[in-house]
Amino acid sequence: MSSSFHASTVDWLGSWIAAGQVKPGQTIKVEADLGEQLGVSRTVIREAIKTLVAKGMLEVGPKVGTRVLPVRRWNLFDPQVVGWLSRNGLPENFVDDLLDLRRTIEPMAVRWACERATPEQIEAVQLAFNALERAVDSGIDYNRADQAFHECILAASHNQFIEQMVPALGALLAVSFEVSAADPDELRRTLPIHKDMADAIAARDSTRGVWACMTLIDNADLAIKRFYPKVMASKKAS
Amino acid sequence: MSSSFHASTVDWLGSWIAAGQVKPGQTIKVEADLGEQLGVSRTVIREAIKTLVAKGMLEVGPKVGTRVLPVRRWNLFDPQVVGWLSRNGLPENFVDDLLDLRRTIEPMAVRWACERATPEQIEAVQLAFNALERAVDSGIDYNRADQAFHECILAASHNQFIEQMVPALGALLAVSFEVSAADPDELRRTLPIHKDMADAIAARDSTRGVWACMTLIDNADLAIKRFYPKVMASKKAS
DNA sequence: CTACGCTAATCATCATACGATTAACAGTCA
DNA sequence: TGACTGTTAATCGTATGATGATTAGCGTAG
Repeated sequence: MSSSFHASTVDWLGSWIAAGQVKPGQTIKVEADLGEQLGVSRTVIREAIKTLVAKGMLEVGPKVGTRVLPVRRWNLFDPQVVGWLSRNGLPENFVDDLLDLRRTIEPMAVRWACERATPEQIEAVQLAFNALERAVDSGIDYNRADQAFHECILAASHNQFIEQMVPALGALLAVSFEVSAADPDELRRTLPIHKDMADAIAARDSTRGVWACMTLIDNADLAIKRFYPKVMASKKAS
Repeated sequence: MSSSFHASTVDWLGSWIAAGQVKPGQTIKVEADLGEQLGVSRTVIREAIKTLVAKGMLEVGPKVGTRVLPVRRWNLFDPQVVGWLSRNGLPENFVDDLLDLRRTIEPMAVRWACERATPEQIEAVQLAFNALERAVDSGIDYNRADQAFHECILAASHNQFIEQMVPALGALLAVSFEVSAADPDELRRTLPIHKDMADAIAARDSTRGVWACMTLIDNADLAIKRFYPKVMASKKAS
């Protein structure tokens, strides 16, 4: 229900900017006008702007107004920022960079998970896999279950920086689900590979774990590279 | 000069929290009291708090007050957050995680830099190396020059997520400078390896580049693992 | 053409008031 | 007793209006 005026204003402004309604370098409306437009006081607007400044999306100054910063300056690991970006379909170069990042990070995370996972975390990975297995038919739940599965593996790596990447990598998984949703058998086909990864962690077999991880990434890469431009194009049309 | 009340309040609060003056889970003073203590209005305090909430360090709620979140929730790639943390000496597990991250990220970044660097970026790397060479004797400039050198390599990798890691990896370089400053010959000794890395990028020789990078990391790792506990201990004493 | 100072636009800060939410407590009823 | 429910007070949330501070942009003088 009722999130605060502050929260909704931040959200509105954030996705408005992420959607590219104002280009980097341009300034948004003055505080008073914005407040009037959204039906909230200048106080709320100012606090919302402070929030977005803290996330690197805006920059303010007297006389100059409130300016949108280039995407390079945004905190791309911030969950909200990632959320706003993916809401409108990730920009293509964003997806490419994420693919590279995932290729670098995730196999290493699996290796560390094999070495360092606690018994509870191994159990959690197994449970997450079971959920994934159940979700494979029910369509919409699959994406959530897939993200949860990968998230608990990243958590098992015991590296706080890896954990910070969860939202960003999650956005990539969402894309990868979106593009392979056209072909539901794909999900069933990758299920054994997921299981392999989970079992490898339980067995602390990092070689097998890394192999499974890289196989999954290869699959996703291929699917995304083949279909993503099409998805983007169809989104533009709607 | 005079930065704004907002900026100084954010900075004061941020480093106060990062220094562990209030533990995660505890609440800070109520807005009105904090304002009185710092000699600013409640408006300024509230906007500062909003900034820290946006960075994941705080959580607020009516009646419950303003609570410090566990470090795991902080935006560890945020330049300010990293700054506040390193101001008080990075926690040991933080350094360990950064070492792992660097081992994973930087060699790959060098590889990409070899493949993708523009002529301007290759030039920039060379210039940064020259600056490093000049700074090796002048002590205090060395750290800055070293960070600039590594930063422009990371930038040459053409991956926006890698670029977001610059502040965090920079903090590690600062630590690594701190511990090897006891032994100034070390700096001169690693200079040729830096040069090797720069030249490899110019020659687009990723094998040699990655090798140089890993050698540098090995050196830094060793120095940090040997000396960091001592540095921490001596800081505590002061 | 340059340098300097003016002006107006915009944000920064403050003080105050009242509304909204909710944790904690107290009281009620089975 | 123990669980439920209503009350209350602490704290944040929002609004308003006034005044101060900063500076981009322009106009003017040298």
